Amino acid sequence: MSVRARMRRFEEALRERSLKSTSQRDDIAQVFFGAEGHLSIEELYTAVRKVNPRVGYATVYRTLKLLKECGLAAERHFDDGQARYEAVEEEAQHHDHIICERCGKIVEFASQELERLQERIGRFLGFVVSRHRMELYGICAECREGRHGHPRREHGVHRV
Amino acid sequence: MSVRARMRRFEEALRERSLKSTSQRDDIAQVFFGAEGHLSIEELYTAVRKVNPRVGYATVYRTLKLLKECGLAAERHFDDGQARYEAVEEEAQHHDHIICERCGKIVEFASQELERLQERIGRFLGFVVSRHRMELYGICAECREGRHGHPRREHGVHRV
DNA sequence: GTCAGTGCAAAAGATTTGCATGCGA
DNA sequence: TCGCATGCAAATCTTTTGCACTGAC
Repeated sequence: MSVRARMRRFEEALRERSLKSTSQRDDIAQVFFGAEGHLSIEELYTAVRKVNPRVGYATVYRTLKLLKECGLAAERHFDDGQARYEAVEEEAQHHDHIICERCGKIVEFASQELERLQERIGRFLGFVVSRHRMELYGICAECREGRHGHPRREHGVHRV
Repeated sequence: MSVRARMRRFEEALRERSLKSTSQRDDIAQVFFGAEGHLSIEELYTAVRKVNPRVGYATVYRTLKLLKECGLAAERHFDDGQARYEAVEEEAQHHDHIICERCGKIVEFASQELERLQERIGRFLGFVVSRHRMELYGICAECREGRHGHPRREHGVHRV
């Protein structure tokens, strides 16, 4: 989905909720959708300030919470203590993450086999599973070959 | 491993590091090992104060950090914002968690199949995986049957 | 014009740290 | 005795909130 399409959906969501469209909300959403990746609040705040210095920290928090409620952003908690956000794709496909411990690259993947296995494990333990979270940590190929320092952004979900 | 055996290993670890054995460290470790489960700092602090009111919050943090460094405690970050700690078993076996979203019960499980699959996924994406984290969230059998409110502590790792 | 939205600063919650004092080795 | 360990409070860090002011509708 393009940035423009996401912006349209955002404006639409605002109208549905009778919320106002403001320059801050627009700028934050624009930068968020354009960034593609897993941004922390701080990173997003810094990026937004370059476009529009009249934006406060609190508004970034409030707008991300709003995007989350609209289903346009997903909140992730990795092991580094602060929340990160990613734009949600149209098909809203579930996926998991693998994270390079050297360069910080985050790659998304989806595994049908994993989904099935998780379902099976839950059932075995008497649970009805509603969601899960899975993260793999390791070293990526680039870093092992000494090419780290330039974390290549790998977009999209890899089906494995 | 018994509480007593864990305490012995703790005292041993202190000696190895030339650290002092104090009543606070002993009391905190004793309560921690005796509690069995996934304790937050707050829960541990409250429990320790009942035994020894001369213990400060900071010491609980410092002692848990120490236990972690000694390999006797593991830190977990679930989705509730604060860290939880669990005592590490002798065999130091890796396991994952399934959490009931209604009663908060946390059940540990280990799956060879899951380990293999994670290894395979990592390799496919060009990573050498060093660790992973996996949590399932859902509703447990007791809660579905309306028997919630008394989260039964299920100890030990379930092999699935 | 009205009231939701914003910026700022202060509050809140989790965790860490500085420092004077206490106590184990 | 000597210096690590502790308690306390203050400092950090991330996130939320109160409040007066601004601006979208």
